[in-house]
Amino acid sequence: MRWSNAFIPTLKEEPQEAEAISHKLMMRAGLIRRLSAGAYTYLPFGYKVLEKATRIVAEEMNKTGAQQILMPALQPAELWKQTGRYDVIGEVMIKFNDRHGREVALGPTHEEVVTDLAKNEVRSYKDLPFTLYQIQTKFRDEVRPRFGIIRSCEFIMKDAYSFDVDVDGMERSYKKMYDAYCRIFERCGLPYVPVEADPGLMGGAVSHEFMIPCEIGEDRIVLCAECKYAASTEVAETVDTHADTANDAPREKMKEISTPNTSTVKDVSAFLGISAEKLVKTLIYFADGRYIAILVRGDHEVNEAKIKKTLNLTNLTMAEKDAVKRVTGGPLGFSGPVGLSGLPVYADFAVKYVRSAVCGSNKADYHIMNVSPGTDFRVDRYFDARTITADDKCPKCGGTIDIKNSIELGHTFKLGTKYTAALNAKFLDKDGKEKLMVMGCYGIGINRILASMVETSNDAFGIIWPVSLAPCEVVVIPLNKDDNDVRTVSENIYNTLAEKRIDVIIDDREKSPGIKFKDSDLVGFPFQIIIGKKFLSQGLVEIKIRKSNISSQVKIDQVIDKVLEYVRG
RNA sequence: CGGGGCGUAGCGCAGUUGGCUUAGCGCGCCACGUUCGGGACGUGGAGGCCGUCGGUUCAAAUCCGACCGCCCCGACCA
Repeated sequence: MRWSNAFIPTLKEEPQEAEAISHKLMMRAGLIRRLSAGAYTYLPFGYKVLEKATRIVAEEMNKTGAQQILMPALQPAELWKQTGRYDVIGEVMIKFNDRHGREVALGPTHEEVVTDLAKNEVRSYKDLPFTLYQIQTKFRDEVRPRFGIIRSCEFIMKDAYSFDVDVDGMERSYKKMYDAYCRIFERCGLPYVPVEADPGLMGGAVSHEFMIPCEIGEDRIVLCAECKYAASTEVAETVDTHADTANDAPREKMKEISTPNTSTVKDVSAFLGISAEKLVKTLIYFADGRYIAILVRGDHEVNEAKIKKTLNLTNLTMAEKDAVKRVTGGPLGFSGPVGLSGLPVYADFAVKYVRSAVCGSNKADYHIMNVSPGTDFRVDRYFDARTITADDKCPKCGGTIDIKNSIELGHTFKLGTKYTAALNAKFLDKDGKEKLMVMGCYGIGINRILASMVETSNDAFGIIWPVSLAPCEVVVIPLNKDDNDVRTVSENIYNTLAEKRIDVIIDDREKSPGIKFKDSDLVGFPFQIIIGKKFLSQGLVEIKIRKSNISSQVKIDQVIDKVLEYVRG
C-alpha cells in the first residue's frame, strides 16, 4: 500500500466534536468520520482494523465448531410480539411499516429470528447440538449515543446462538464460547476481565460480561484483589453484616422536624448536619401493576436489577409524582416508612441496623428523627436491594474491593428455554418425548474492540496498535524521495516485505520528514522503518518500535529479518 | 426527556459585551522556487448564505423569537 494513493485523512488538531480519547484519536488518525450522532463511517484504515478484528473473532468461532450464517436485519415485528419483548425493548428498536402496512423492525439482536429458524428446522435430538453465529450490523435507537463508536446507533456485532438438548449440553456450549471469548480478547491484546453480570432483558439466570477497565467505561465492575472475584455492580452481592454499628446507642423519642425545601438526601443531610448514612430513603416503585416501597440507607443506591430478581418482577419503574402523592399522602421527595400502609415495604439489609435515623414524613417540608426499624416502622422483608460500594467487602472472601469503570465488549448468556418456550421450538428426544431446545447466546461488539484498544493503548503521540489489529503492520518511511539511494533502498524493503505477505505501507508522499513521523506515530503502526541519507551512507536504516518508542539502527540486509521476527514472532 | 456547552473557510479558533471593516487569524489547500531526521521557508493565489427561518432596525455574524444540529452530565440501556 502506498500512502500517496491512500485515503488517510489525519488531523493535526483535536476535533471539537470529540471528548473521549479513543474518539479523538480515531478521528485524528483518519479511521472514522461522523455522519450524524451515533452513526459513523469507517474510513479505509478504520475498516481494515475492523476486518482484522472480525477475522480473529470468526476464526475463534469456527474453532469451536460454530457455523457462520447471515440473518436479515429486517425482521417482522410480529416475532417480537410472540416472545413478549416487543413492549420490553420499546423505543430502542427501530420500527416502521412497509408499503403493505406490515410492521417491521431493524434487528437490535437476533434471538427471535434464530429461534424461529431452529424451530422450523430441528426435528430430532440427532439434529442437536449446534451453534450458529453471524457478524452483522445491528440497529439500536440509543437514548444517548456516546463516545464515538463506543455507543453508536448502528454497530457491528458478532452474535452467536447455541442450541442443545438439555441444560448440561448448554453448559458445555457455553463453556466453549466463554473460552473462545478469552482467546479472542487475548489475541487482540486487550486487558479484558470476565465478570458475573445481570442478563437484563435477554433473560436467563447467569451471564458473563467481558469488560475492559477504563475511565470512560459506562459500566461499573467490582474487583477483589484477594480472591479474584469479579462482578458487575449490577449483581455484586452485598453482605448482610451483623450490626457492628452502635445499635445499642441510647434511643431518643421519635420527633417530627421542619426541613423546608429539602427533598434530596444531600439537602437533608446538609440541612441537619448529619451524615447520609444516618438517613433512610424511601422510594416508591411501580412493580408489575402495584406499588411497593423500597428503603435503603441514605448513602446507598437502590439496585433495580436485584429487586427485580429477588421479587421476580418483569417491570419495575419509579412511581410517578402523582402516584407517590396518592400512595404515601405526601409529595415526592418526602416519602418515609413511618405509618406507611397499603403497600409492601421492602428494605435493604443495611437498613436493619440503622438506629435513630432520619426519614421522610410523607408531609411536605418535614422529616422524622430518631426512627428505628421494627419499633417505629414496619418492614415486610429485608434483602440485598442496593448497589455495592467501594466501602463494602468482597462478598466471596471479605477482602477489600475496587470498583472500576469498564467498557462492555462482550456478553454471554445462558438463556435456557426463554425463547424456545415462547416460540414453541421443540424437538423429539431419545425417549420419544417432545422437549424444548435449551439456548445460550453470545455477543461481541466488534467496533468496541477497536475503541477499547485505542482507549487503553495510546500515548501523547497517538495510537499504539498491537500487530494483530494494526491497520498496517509496518510502515516504511523514506525521508527524501529525491535521493536515489533512499528511494531504491526504501522501495526494495517495501517490495520484499510485501512479497513476504507483511501488511506494509510506504509513506511515499512529498512531505517533510516531520509530517511523516507525526502521522506514523499518530496512526500507530507497530513497526517503523525509517530510511534517510544520514544513516544510509553507513549502510544503516533506522527501526522504531511504536510501543516502546525505542529506535535503533540496523544494517540494511538485516531489516527484513527484524521485521519478520517482530511481526511473526 | 431534564441540565450545561457549542455552531463563523476543510480543521482549530477570534470577532457577538457596545449594531461602524471589504468578516479576520493559525493550520491545511493550489502554483512556483528554496528545503528535507520530528508537523520547514519565501512569493503569489483559491476558498464564507457567519447552522436555518422569521422579527426589530437606515443598518444584524452581533439584538429578539422559534427551530435544527453536535458534544458533555443525568435519566435509560444489550
